[in-house]
Parts: sequence; structure tokens; C-alpha cells
Amino acid sequence: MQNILLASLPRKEYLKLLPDLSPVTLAFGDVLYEPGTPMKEVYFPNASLVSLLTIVEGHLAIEVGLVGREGMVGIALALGVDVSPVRALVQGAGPALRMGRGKFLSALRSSPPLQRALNTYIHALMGQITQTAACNRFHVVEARLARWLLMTRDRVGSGDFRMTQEFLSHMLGVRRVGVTQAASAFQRQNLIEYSRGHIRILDHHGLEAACCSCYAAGSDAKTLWGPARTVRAAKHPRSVATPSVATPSPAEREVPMEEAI
Amino acid sequence: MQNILLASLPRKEYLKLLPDLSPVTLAFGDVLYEPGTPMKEVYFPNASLVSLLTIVEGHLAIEVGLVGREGMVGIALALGVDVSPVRALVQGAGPALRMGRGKFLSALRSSPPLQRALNTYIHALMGQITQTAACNRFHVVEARLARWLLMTRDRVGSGDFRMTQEFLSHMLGVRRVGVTQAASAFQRQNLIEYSRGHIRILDHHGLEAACCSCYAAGSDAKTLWGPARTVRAAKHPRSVATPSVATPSPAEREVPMEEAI
DNA sequence: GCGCAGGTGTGCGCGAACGAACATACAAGG
DNA sequence: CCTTGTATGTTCGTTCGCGCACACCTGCGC
Repeated sequence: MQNILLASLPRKEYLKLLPDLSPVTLAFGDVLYEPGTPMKEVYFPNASLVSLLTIVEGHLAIEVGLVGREGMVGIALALGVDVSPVRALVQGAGPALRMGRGKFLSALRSSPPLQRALNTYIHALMGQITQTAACNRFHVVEARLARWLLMTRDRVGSGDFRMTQEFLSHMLGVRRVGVTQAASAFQRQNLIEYSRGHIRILDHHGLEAACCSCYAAGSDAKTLWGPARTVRAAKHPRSVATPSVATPSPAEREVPMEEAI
Repeated sequence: MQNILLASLPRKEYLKLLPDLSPVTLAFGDVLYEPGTPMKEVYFPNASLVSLLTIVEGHLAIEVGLVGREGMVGIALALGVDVSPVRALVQGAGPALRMGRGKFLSALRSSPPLQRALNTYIHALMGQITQTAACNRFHVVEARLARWLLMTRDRVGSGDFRMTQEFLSHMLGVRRVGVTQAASAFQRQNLIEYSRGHIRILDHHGLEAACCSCYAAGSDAKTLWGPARTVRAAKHPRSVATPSVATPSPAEREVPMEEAI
């Protein structure tokens, strides 16, 4: 299982990076960065999984992003910022490639293909964060749990992983009790089974059905942030509202929006 | 009122861009992009304000970002993506500078300072989205309304703007009734006054007190994503679990934050 | 004057999630 | 065997926000 981001580079570029990449094994529960602390290296997960958490008021945490072999941990460095904005917590143990800050920055400078690949990934990650923001607002715990399980499965390539409900409650930003209820409902329906820190997905399609549309919207990183989203006709809040037409052409619309309100 | 992002460029670089920047006036309610449609240009707001909304299931909307003169609308283009992931809606009418897609991309290629400035801004915007995600999850409508009002004030440089409650309800992703209740509570306390589509902030400090810590965390774009957050020590998941650490940080919380919302 | 539409204010019943406890269940080690 | 710690299950009262429905107020055009 190779990191997809690295694998997408032209072979020549990849070979240039190789000497500076050192294989490491991430252990479950490791914290790669804490918010506000300098990032000394970046990580390219192979079969491992890292979640990005934001901390509110010093004690509440909630997950905003999930990085697997499709991405890199430490993108802020690529944006010229040395300090981590988030906590990066290893969610699934496994191999990753590590690169020191200095080497990474100079590699980035000298490799336009790497820049492009990272830009694309940054965009996808922003999409993921955005989707999560909306999902957290609109959807019930059960749907969000289903989404999380499916996203994790996509990233680790297996529907079988280590995860306690307590832990999950911090990912989803809810009480542990809420997770218990949602998870046991799923278990009753034979969608998953779990026991003492271990979860296995039994019915992948059933979970998808229990899931909010956020999963579909964010699941394939390529089309992330909605290429084929064709929302029907820019329905603006009525107040904002074009009191008018169903906005025909998707192209070139500065949208009337004349002075509504 | 000059766009800060552009103003931060070396004079020489700025002059290189100038011929390709055309002044436009954004009108309240204009939609600059719809999700899933190609972006033909980027915008640098001067005294105007644009909000970025994500659309869920084709009809619900919620704001994830707010762009004023500190930023640019259309950063996805800088990341090599042509299709907008969000709806960009003009929230505050005013002047902006517009640049066509092609000119922007070639300017970007030929101007490292512009790249750097945009990278920094992208990072700040990700921070804003992240903060919003957490805020949407943890804080009550009243606190979020206060935050929104203050953020808007910061960006337009005035505590006096056009805004209906209906509209606000879409920004915050709640019912209009919820906004009415929060807003009328603020009005009773003489923190704001409003009438038929117009809001004025009367007591800026009072609003800050009513606000969640997300405002402080996200307000100054420089330190966005928490520089001096020094959470203690990379503890393990369990540390997330056990709030054992009794949150000693006295500096962090001057706000009552009663019941932690 | 009248109607009308956009903006705002209320009330009611309901469900989701919360905080705070308390109650099992399994696992490993003395 | 018993203890200890971790993981999961359950209950209770409360708060927040939702959906729905309706009333009012103000400006504007006919």
C-alpha cells in the first residue's frame, strides 16, 4: 500500500524525493502535532490513518479532517506556516513515510509536480473540512457516525479497525452515550459489529443508506468539492431571493440578485 | 480602503498586476460562483464582503467562510482547480478588483510574492473554516450570531450594515426564528439595534462577552489557527478523554463561558 | 384608502442531544 | 479468587433548536 499522493508523481520526481523519505511506523494514539507547536516534519501515510482535530477552549475536541494514504499530514508547512493549527492524532497504526521540514521545503521548491499534487490535495482537504462543518450542523449523530465509519474504511482499505466509542465520541464531538446509542442501533441492524475497542463493518451498503449525503459528496477525493453537483438552480434564501426565475443558464451568471432585501 | 492582500505585495509586484485588475462594484446579493460551476475570475474585495456557503442536499446552505479586504475570492483557482466548491455570495456591497482566470494564473506563475501571500491566506481561510466547523458544533445560536456580527464588522470596517434575519438564518444554518430570538435578546440588552433589514452594532464589547471563544481564536488572521495555544503535551487519546487536566490556563478564558455552552 | 409583500414577533409540541449519574461486562494481573 | 481498569449500556431531567402556524407592522404601489 503506497501513498497515493507520492505515487501520482512522475517517477523521476519520486526518485528525487526518495532519499529524504524515511519509513516509520505510526502507533495508535500517537500525537504528531499539537496545535500551536512547530511542525518538524511531514508524513505521508501508507496504510495508516491520521485525524486532524481542532481544540475548542482547551478541552473540547472535534475532528475536521481525516488523512490516509491519499494525502499528507502537515500541509500547513507547504503553505509557509510552521506552526500546526490542529492536533494530528494517529487513528490507525501503520507505516508512513516521514520527511524533515527542511528537506520537504527544498523538495517542494524544486519540484513543480509535487507542488501541483499538494495543491490538489489542499483543495480536497478544504473540501473535506467544509463538508464536515456542514455535516456537523445539519445531521444527526447516527448519520455522522455512519459517514465516519465509511470514510475510515475508504482510507485504511479495510472495514475492520481499532476504535473505542469513547474515542469516537471525541471525533464526532458528541457524548460517548450518543455514540453508544447510534452504534448499538447499527449493530442491531447487523450493519456493524463491535466489542471492546474493535469495530468491524458488516454491511457496507446498509451503512451508506444510514448515512447523510455528506459521504457521497466527499468520498472520492477527485471530485471533491462537487464537480457534478448541479444544484438545481441556485435556490437562494427567499429573502435574498431572486424573486424570480429558475436561473436557466449555469454559465456566466452574475445572477440578477438585484437589490433584493 | 485597499485590499490588504494586494497591499502586502512588494510595490513592483503590485504594479505588474495592476494592468490586469479591473475595478468592479459588487452588489448586495450577487452570486459570484455557484458550486460546481467554473470560475472565470477572481476578486479582491476592497470595502466589500463576500461569504462562502456550502450547500447540502441541494437546498440547505451554511456559511463556512467570510472574505473581506484581507483576502481573495476564488482561491481554488490558485490551487489548480477550476470549479468552485462553494457559493460565493456578496454580503456587503462595495468595490473590488477583478482579474480574469487566465491573467491570474499567469500572474501567479510569475510572481513568487503573490504565491506566498496567497498561501498564507489559504492557510488563514482553512483556519476560519475549521473554527466555524467547531463553532457550529459546540455553540448556541446566540454566541454564533455574536461572532458573525463581530467578524462582519471587522471585515467591512463598520458596525452598520444591511442584513435581514432571514438572510442571517441561512448564514448560521438555523431557523429564522432562532435568529429573531437571539437578535431581540441582544437588542433588549442594547448591544445592537435593527430594523427591517438593517443592523447596527451599539456595544461592541458587550457582543464580545456574549460571544464564544471562536471569535477571539479566528479574529486576527495572522495568528489564526492558534499560535500561543500551547496545549499541554501530546497526550494520548485517553488524555482527550479524561478532562483530568482541570484546564489550568487562566490566560485563555476571560469570557465567562458559563456552562461552556 | 386599500391591498400586498417583505420583515419581524410569538406560541406550541416535539425530538435530539446534553450533563450527570449509575450499572453491567470483559480482561489482565496480583 | 479478587481487584482494578477499561469498555459498553442505561436512566433521568433539561435545554436547545426544529417545524409549523399565525399575527403584526411598515412601506409601497394602485
